[in-house]
Parts: sequence; structure tokens; C-alpha cells
Amino acid sequence: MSIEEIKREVEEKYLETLIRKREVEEKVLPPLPNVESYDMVVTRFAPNPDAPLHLGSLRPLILSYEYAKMYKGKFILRFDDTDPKTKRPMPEAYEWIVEDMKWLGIRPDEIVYQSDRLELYYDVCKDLLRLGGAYVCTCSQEEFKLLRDEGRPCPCRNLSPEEHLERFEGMLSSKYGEKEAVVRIKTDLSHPDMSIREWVAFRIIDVEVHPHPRVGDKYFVWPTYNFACAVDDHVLKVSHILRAKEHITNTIKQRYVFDHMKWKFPETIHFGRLKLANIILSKSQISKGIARREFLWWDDPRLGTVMAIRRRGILPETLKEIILHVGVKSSEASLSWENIYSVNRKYLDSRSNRYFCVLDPIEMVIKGIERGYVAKPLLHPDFPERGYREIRVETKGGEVKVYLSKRDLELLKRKPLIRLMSLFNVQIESIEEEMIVGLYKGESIEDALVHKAPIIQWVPIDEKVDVEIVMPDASIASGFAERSLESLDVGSIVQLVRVGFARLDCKREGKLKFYFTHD
RNA sequence: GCCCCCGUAGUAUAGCCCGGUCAAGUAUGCAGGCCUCUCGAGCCUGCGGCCCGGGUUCAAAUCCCGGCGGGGGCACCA
Repeated sequence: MSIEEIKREVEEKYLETLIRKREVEEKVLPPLPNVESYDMVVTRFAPNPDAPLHLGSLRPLILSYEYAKMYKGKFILRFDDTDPKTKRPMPEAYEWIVEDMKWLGIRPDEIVYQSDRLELYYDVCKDLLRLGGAYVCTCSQEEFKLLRDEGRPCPCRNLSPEEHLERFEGMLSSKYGEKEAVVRIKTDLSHPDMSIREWVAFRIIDVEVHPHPRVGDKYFVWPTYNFACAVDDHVLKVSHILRAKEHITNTIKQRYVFDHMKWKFPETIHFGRLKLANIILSKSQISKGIARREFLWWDDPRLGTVMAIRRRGILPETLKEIILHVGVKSSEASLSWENIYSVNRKYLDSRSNRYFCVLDPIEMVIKGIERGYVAKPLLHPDFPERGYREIRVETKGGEVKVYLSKRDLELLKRKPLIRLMSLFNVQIESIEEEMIVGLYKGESIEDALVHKAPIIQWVPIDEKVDVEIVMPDASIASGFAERSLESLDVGSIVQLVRVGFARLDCKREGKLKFYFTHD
């Protein structure tokens, strides 16, 4: 039996098993705990819309969504926008987040804005006040901290619920100014973590100075994240909270609200932080950079925002695969562009058609040609059925002129014979500063292979389109590409042969502007 | 300083709960080869790891203790 025959037989007999194996290998999320005790799995993603989504947000987002899908449950997008002052929401960010999610293929079953729900939080607060689970504290911050550090109650703590209810009404009717009164949740006064002791549930914000982008100055008593989050996780019937470990103390704080109210606390999974090596994620770093004009915008190619990587041609499948692979482990994971690229390349390779593009162009004259040529390179070498492009070269006085890339100059110096891909072979005669001279050496591909001639891309001198590529470091590479690219739709991702994958970002003034994806 | 978490190859992940089937699997990376009209993809081979030290046990990546290393939290932020 020849090798071919064996190969064929194996494929025929075991193809099914091979395919099945691949399916099994697909990453499956571990089951969620205690699913049986809920009517439905409900998860939520709760961003503060003070910036667009970034790679770090993807772990809670994708995991929450995927788990809801896995259990045919419900997935809620909740904007945690209860701080008009220090983490003031960006009006545009609400839209951006929805758009980025849509691009990721994630459609929430419900969208909730916490800034619409202040009355609800007030109601729960009053219940809590009545129950003695919370109180209105009018101590100064300094006084309070002194007592707290010693594990002693402040003078407000033991006043009657009626008194606190009255004080709370006072807060709501602007009897107090900023920092003059807060609502505190009663906790273990001797809790080893100081921040947990008697944490703040409501504070007063001067909305004349800091209006909320959605509700303006309508409310000035704002719940803190921990209070609003606790109330909503219960009211929205969230069954499973998937959040990063940085939220562990918040989980402990929120549990006090549930305990006071006799609510059942959702199952909570804390996973480790996702660190992205050499990728800029920090909101403050980004907004400072934009203000200083170091970055173009939130989608600057150097940034790790979803907007940015999307513009560069990273696919949603890639991000999903990476997040599912990383999973829910409680240790930190550090990923780098390398990891993202290799997954993305896997998806991109079969989808992206091939085109020629030369960067830092240099002219080459090829002598000794009798007639004109039309090269017909395949759009994709693995899929001939997709067809080919036509690249025409004209001959004038026995000469053809094309552009090559200066990046190939070293290669040309080492190898006397080269092949212009899908066209013909050329013997290098001389290489000057701005001009290469070559001699036509026939069109046989076999010759080229025998001589191990490098096969390089090229662009005809009179049939070209200007191209600019925004590189990952935001620098711009420019050159020429074959004209068939002119009909490419904006947003398409192609492989520029021997350059790399790139996404067509826009067409402007006869110029094609790409964003470089990766090689 | 005080609380908490984590530690499998360069990176990520499986295994750890319920010790033996793990002389540790997978992906990526790196090295080499094959294939190919791309420096892409594919295929093949190789490199590389249970943080350290004790203990329990016939047997430990898996259980216990200690050390070391890494991370997080300590806001009227989310």
C-alpha cells in the first residue's frame, strides 16, 4: 500500500471520528454552582459608562453572557452610573458600550440604568432604616474614622429608627449639604477590614456643580456602588454574579444589605484579573493621553479598548475564544498581543483574500520584454473557486516598470534571480538608490523554483493606488497597492501578501487607508 | 501597616475538591523539516513545567504545615 492509499483509507474510515474529536475539544465552561435552586440563571454585566469597553472588561462580560446562554437564562446589561462626581459617566459611553457588545454578538435581554432607579434605592433605604440595618450619620469624616478604627459606634448609630427616617427625609429635602450626612450600613464594628465597617450607602452630591449626564440635577442623594448593586442584584433576580477578584470586599459589603433585608445572596464567582502585557487599558491613562494629544482617540491602535482592537481587525470570535479559554480561574492571567494575534490569524487566514501592496516603494525597470502581460493571481491560494484578480503591465520600448518594496532590497542583493509573483522571473542587474534595473528571464514558475528564486509581490507603475497603513504603534507606513483593492468595501480585512493582515478603514482622496492587524 | 486571594513549560489552560490510570494533556511560543508561486496557512519532529522545604501515605501536582514569590482590597469610586 502506498502512502497515498493509506492516507486515503484513514481519511475515509476515521474522518467522522476526527471531526467529532475536534468538537469535543471545543472549550466548555465548567458548570455554574447551585443552578437548581434558581428558577432561571440570570447574569449581569455592570459597567460604569465612564469610558468605552476594554479588553479587561471582556472577562466579566463574555463569561456572564456565555453562562446565561449556556443555561438558556437571562443576561442583563446594567449601567452602574451612580457617581456623577468622581467617576462621572460619559454620555457617549452608554452607546459605545452597547455598540461594542453588539459587535461581539452580545445582545442583552434587558438594559437597566441605575440613574433611573433612585426612587427604588430610596425605598429600600427606608426599609433598612426602619429595620435598624442602616442609619443616617452626621458625624464628620474625621470623627467617624477615629471611632471606627477603635471599633466603637458613632453617636448616630443607636438613635431610633424614627429619628433616622426623619434624618433621611431631611437629606432628601436638601437639609444637608455635601458631606454633612451619609447613610451607613450597620456591619460588624470589629470587622478586621476597616473599609467594611459601617460602609456608606448614600451620600450627598452637589449636582449644581456635578450634574448627572442623564438625570441632571434631579437627584442629589446618590447611592454608592455597593448599595445600588446589592439592591439591583436582588430586584433583578440575578442568580450568579461573575466578577473579578478586586470585588471581593464589595461582595462582603453587599452581603450585609442582603442579610439585613433577609434576601438570598446570589452565587458569586470571583475570577482573577486579566493582565494584558504591554497593552494600555487604564481609563485615566487613556484620557490623559488623549488630552495631551499623545493618543488620537479612544480607538488609537496602541490602546486595549474594544473600539481600538476592532478597528485594527481583531475579530469578535478571537476575543470570545480567548476569554473562554482563560475561563473562571481565580488566579491572574497575563495575555499579550502574541496570544491574541495567533488566535485571530487562525480565523482570518481563510477569510482574507490576498492582494499585493509594496511599502516604501522603489521603481524597477525590467528590460528585454516583447509583449504586455496580465497577471492573474488567485484571491486566495487555498480557494481557487473565489477567482483571481487581474494585474496588467504595459510594455514600452521593450521595458516594463513596476514598484517593489524597499524592504526587499536586502533580499534582492543576495539573490540574483527573483520572481514577481504570478508574473515572470527577473534577473537583477543593478540596484541604485532610487532605481533597480532587471532583465526579463522568462515566465516559467518551474525555473524560479529550481533556482530558489524569492517570490515577491509587486505593483505596476501605471496601475496603482495609494495606500496608507496605520501601524500598531500609530506610525504610518505608505506605499502603493494593486488597483483591484479600490473596489474593496470599507471594513474588509485582507492579507497584503508578505506584509500582513490589514483592515480597510476608509477611502479618502483616492487613497486607501488601512489599519494593520498583525502579520 | 492591616485584611484576603493565588502559585502547572516563555505565555495561557487541563488535572487538584474525590491521592495511584500524570514518567503531567492541550494551545501558543521557540528550533528543525515537509508542503506551498507569500516571510501567511497547513503538516511532521523536537525543546520546555507541577515555586521551595518538611510532613502524612505503600503512593502527592493532588492532603497538611512552614517559607518564598505574585496579585488584590483597605474612598462620602465603580
